[in-house]
Amino acid sequence: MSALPVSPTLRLPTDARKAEIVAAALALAGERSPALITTTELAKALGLSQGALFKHFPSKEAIWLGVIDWVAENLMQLLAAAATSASSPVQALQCMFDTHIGFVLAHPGVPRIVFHELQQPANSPQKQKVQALMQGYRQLLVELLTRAQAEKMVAADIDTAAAATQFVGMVQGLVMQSMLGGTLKAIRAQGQGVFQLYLRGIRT
Amino acid sequence: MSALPVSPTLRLPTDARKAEIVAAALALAGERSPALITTTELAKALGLSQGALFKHFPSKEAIWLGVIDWVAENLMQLLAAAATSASSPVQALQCMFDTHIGFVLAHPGVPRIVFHELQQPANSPQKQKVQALMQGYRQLLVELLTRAQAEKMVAADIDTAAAATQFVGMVQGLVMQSMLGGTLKAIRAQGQGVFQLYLRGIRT
DNA sequence: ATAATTGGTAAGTAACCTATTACTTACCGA
DNA sequence: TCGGTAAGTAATAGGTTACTTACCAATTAT
Repeated sequence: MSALPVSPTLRLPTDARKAEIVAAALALAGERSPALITTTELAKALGLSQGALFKHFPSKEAIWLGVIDWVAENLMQLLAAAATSASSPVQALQCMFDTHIGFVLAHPGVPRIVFHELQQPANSPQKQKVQALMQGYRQLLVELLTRAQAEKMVAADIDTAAAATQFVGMVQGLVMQSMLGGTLKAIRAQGQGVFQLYLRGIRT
Repeated sequence: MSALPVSPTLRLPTDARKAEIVAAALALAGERSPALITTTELAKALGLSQGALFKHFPSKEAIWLGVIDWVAENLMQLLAAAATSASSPVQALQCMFDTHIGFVLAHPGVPRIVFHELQQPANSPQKQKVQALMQGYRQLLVELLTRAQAEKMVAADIDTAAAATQFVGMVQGLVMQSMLGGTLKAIRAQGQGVFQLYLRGIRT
């Protein structure tokens, strides 16, 4: 008698499988460092053979590029929505802050991947994609800050570029300090106090 | 005829050699990611054979632990000096800020190592050492902020813990955004504007 | 129906990396 | 002076990893 295949490993069209692989990689990055995630582990998480990954991606690096693409698209869309949803520019800033933190909590692999890609040499495609994401982010912020200045809710003598840098840095710093503690959960509680300080710094 | 040894590889007592190895590892981390630095590369940078490293350290991990020790000791000493050198607590904060940024510029491997160790699982010895460093840092900040409140230079209703978190996050965010750009050099120019915003946020 | 293509497996393979081993040579104290 | 130890080398064991190849089954197109 032959052993029945417990799970017959259903075939998927490459687009669907690619999305699955990207999602699994992002999920694994929530636990281990991306540098230590092997193609074997990734395949096992998907219930596939290791070689099957290379039917859909030409290299391991290409998988991580796919993950960055996914993150950039989804995060930017959420951020753009947050920026336009609120009634006042200052409320919109608060909304972007909450959205960013919510995204990181929902996908704890994201900071690990960013830390990992940050190590890459100067103009690797990975780094360029993260750079582009950051530029879009900053632009949203500068627009909101400028509008807030026009509406006299933010002091006119504030350097909007510096204020954007501090905004992004605030989130990044919160994430780093939470990761040091072991869990990202602490970020929500800390976040509110820090954001209030930020507002104090820019308000009229 | 026998080939003369070009550099006869002078012997060093283990303490001196350990210091050399740690310094070389830190220097290499200024260019590549620590995760990709092999014992062979490290040994070559020192003009030693790969196996010689293990006469002084029991494992590769122990070398990175040594690097973290070096960073923690030297940075904390500089920060503590900065905290006490200035005449007013607010000036002391500025001094700590400049010191931290100066340290990172002098040792560009430091952020790479921190990013790398941050990826480690919860209670690895590496992470604990970075945690201890961060705790000492925060304590210095909270003391300064509390003194500044007593001297009415910082608003009494400020949450000093949040202000300390934002201070550290500010530096970490600046470093991340500079590393994204490829060089850390940009950090000096950006730093001033961001620190002024920080002061606005906490001042009376 | 049947041929072509696509997504899957299993078993390599070449490259590499940490750590050890067996051995050598410099240095230092009795 | 000389013996023991500390610091070095070269070679290699042992293990892991990304990627390839040969083959097969399922889907799709003609």
